[in-house]
Amino acid sequence: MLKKRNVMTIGTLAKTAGVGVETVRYYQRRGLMSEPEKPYGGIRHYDEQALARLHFIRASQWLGFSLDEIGELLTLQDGAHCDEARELGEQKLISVRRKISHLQQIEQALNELVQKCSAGHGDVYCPLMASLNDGFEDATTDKHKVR
Amino acid sequence: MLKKRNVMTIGTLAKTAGVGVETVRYYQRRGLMSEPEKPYGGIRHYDEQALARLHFIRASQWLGFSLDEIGELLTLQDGAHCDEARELGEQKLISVRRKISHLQQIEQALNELVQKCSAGHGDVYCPLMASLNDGFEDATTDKHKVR
DNA sequence: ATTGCTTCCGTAGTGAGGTACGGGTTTAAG
DNA sequence: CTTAAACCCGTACCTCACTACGGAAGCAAT
Repeated sequence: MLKKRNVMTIGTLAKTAGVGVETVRYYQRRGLMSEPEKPYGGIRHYDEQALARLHFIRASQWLGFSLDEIGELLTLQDGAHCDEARELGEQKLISVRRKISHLQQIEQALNELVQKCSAGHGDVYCPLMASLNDGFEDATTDKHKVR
Repeated sequence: MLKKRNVMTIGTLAKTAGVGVETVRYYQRRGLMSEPEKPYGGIRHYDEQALARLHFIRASQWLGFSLDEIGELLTLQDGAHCDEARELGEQKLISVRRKISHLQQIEQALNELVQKCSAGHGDVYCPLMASLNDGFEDATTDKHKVR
């Protein structure tokens, strides 16, 4: 695994960043990473800039950004587009908070149902099943798409 | 729209339950709903049992169950399989709680970054971008798959 | 020189939960 | 009787982020 001055093959790069080779190639196709020109008949080499780019992508993904959004973020990298970046961050924060409160509603409802099932009952019926059969009129009355 | 004694066509059924016709047919293909035999040369009719089934599915989906899991739940509908149902509910509750705490970590990290950006800075650099460029060493050090 | 692991490249498949299409019947209304 | 809407059916397509496949060619070690 020769690694002269941080010059890597795609395999080494991928392993170092903890992603698959195919994933790197996929990011290239998506335009998230540039493909280095190949040196006369063969194998491309990557430096730590490429590695940093991968870290950027994974970090952004961890925060919930989609690959399209990450592409947008990347255009803001050079220069002082802090306002735009912050705006994207705020949007994402809003959507994360929405997801959290949605899940908290579910958590509450599910917890109630499970509790009711755990409390001894006549074994003739199941409170959880009964609620589901009733279309779950409970707790949350909002009709909205599941997806 | 003749509706003699709650007998519906697939279109009426779908509209009543708030789903698409194609969705009903998809659930049939998935085995979540039975297809009523068609009366000599044509159009099937559905009763409120079918409607209840759709409500069951949507309610379960709202609670975070996948269609496969819903299939499993449906096998527990008849009889006193309350223990199994509760078990599934508990598993789902655990996964919902995991998702919540994951999102809360994200919420916190994102909030910090956005705050830092909002606090006036020299405009020479963007704290949010800087963090992403560093691969976001911050807040959460756990390396795990994003998907 | 041969084995055996990478790399290169394009294309196709995965999973979840649907949605859309196209071509053929039926049925309800006018 | 004709037309428009609704139904039947199979198959293909969608999103998202990958993952796999297959064949050719390179490169490192034995």
